[in-house]
Amino acid sequence: MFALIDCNNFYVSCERVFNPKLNKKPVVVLSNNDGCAISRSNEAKALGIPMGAPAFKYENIFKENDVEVFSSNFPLYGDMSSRVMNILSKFTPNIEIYSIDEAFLKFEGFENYDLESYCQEIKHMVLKWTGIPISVGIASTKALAKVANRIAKKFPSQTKGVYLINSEEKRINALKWLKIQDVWGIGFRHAERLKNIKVNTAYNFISLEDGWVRKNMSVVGLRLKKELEGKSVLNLEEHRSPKKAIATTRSFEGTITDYEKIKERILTFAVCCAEKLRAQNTNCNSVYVFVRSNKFQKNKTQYRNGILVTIPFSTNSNMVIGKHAIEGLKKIFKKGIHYKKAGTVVMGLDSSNNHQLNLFENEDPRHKYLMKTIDFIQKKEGQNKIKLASQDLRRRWKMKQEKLSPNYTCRLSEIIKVK
DNA sequence: TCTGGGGTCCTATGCCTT
DNA sequence: TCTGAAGGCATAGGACCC
Repeated sequence: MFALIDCNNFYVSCERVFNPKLNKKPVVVLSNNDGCAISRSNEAKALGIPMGAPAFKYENIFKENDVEVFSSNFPLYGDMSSRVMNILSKFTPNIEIYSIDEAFLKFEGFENYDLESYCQEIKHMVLKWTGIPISVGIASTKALAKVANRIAKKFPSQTKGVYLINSEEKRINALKWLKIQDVWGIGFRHAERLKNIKVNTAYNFISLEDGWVRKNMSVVGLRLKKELEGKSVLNLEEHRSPKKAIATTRSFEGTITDYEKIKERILTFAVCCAEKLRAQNTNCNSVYVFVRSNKFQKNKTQYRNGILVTIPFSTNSNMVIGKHAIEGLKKIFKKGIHYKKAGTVVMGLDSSNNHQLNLFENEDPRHKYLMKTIDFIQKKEGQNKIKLASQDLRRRWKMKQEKLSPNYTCRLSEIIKVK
């Protein structure tokens, strides 16, 4: 059996742990740049604030209803997440950390356990030790555990936050209840197509023919169908495979038309990717650069483009990755466009101790020592103390984070005070 | 004026080699 | 040397997740 543990309104719950006066009030956490709502308390959901609501459009609703609004504080959420995961791992040896607020547990050899009450125990323990409320769905496959979790969350008074699908009747009823757009693995596009052919629930979906699903939704769709039918095909992925790409992308505060300004941003993104590479001891052998205009400004010329630049050797040097990124930018930059977003993605990752050497062209060995020194100084003196000459040396563009809460658990100077 | 960021997997396509 | 078939590989794009 699989259990899916999901933290309720996770980011909001993290804020509430350290600020109990937020309980019972509408609370919203915004994305980077204070752009849109990415976590909402139940009270905020009840006000009709949808997921991804642009903050500027909902400003009035926030004000009129006394909504408590926060900028996202990822160091805090990451730390709270690892505390929760830590507790979960005490209840079964088989755990897959699926995302910052979700984990799959597998119960093998638990035949004599009453899983429902066992999971109630998990729930109480997590709440007691971290202050984070969770919901638990239990079923024979991962996709069905997701369905069960949704029921647990939707009907807290009946389920007490834990729901178990352990009979055909329960499975069928659950699938008949679940709207097609709410099925795990069915996104906006597929949901629209399916609704067009009168497939409105998960139950309608499993009534389709395998061949149709395979043809129109690829093996991914077919796997999902099997899972919902109760045949387990998705296994627990306990050991996360190493990352295949690392990205640094940002939307700008306004729009940028000037090449030099975009170049400076791209260079900074590239350096940021290089730092992330070094932090996890890997190299890359290519860098993808992309730029795009504001997709919401329909009256302006729309343009989006990206290019993959291959680096002839494996590297994690600021200068090398930066140089290749700029080469790519030169090829895709178009004059007269109001750019809104850009980014770099490093790809072709391998361990920096064990990388392929190139017969003709290799990295200047001095870079390795230089990068080590830079990282050392950054760590000691703080980020952004050392920059490449072509990065903007005076001004520092910064993310908009006007409503940031303290890093209660991960910065000593911001630790919570008890009076 | 103001609409996030960071990932994964799958498939189609086109080129190259055998 | 040419030709067609088949497989490998890189790339781009679409779809999904949180």
